[in-house]
Amino acid sequence: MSGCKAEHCPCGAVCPLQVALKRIGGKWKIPILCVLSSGEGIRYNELMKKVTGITNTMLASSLKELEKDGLITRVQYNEMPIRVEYFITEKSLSLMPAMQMLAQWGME
Amino acid sequence: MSGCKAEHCPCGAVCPLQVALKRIGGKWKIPILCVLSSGEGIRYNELMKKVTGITNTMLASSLKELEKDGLITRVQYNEMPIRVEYFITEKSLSLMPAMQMLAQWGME
DNA sequence: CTGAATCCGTGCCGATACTG
DNA sequence: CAGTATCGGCACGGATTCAG
Repeated sequence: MSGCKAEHCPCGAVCPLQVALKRIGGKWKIPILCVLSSGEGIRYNELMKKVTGITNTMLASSLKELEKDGLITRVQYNEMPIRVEYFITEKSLSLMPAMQMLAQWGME
Repeated sequence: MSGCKAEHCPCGAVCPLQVALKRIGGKWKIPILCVLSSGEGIRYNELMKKVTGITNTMLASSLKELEKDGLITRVQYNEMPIRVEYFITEKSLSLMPAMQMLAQWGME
């Protein structure tokens, strides 16, 4: 921890803390991961309902970034009408202990 | 975790994860806490140097919020010229394990 | 149903100047 | 030395509309 400066430490390496917080940062990513943390596949409009207050724009862009970072998986079933389900990944699940500790800390 | 929605869960309670991330959110709070995590008192202009890239405005406002949230302590020595030192608190130190885990996760 | 595209307001953050 | 005050840019996020 010591010596950590902004995104880059004086040694020139990227601070892993900042890297982590960038991946799950923003207003909606954690709420989305929380909803998916049950492990079940959840559809787009289900997420719209369960992540209270989120808009189309933010849900779509958040899902895209989360998938790009390997934190969720998108599965498309080519039925008619088209159906898509999102799943949480192992990488996200391995983050949960840290989130639990943070939440614990948030409760004082 | 499950059922967490934005800042408020459907049960009406505030999500402790969001509470935690709000306290240490923003661009500079974690870097500041990292520098202070050694436990030594550090002066204002020392922080300016050690937290690379931070401006007067952001350092002052970040310190004020961190103190308000009980994450740092401000100690003023009424010498001439005036001297101020900032210290990390127990509350911040209790956050470090979670930060360590997050950093670990950030390194994959 | 699952998004993409566009426009736009707000708030974070940076730069600069000033104060006790 | 240790901050405030003020202004402004820009990215994040919100609302609406459109598309496959």
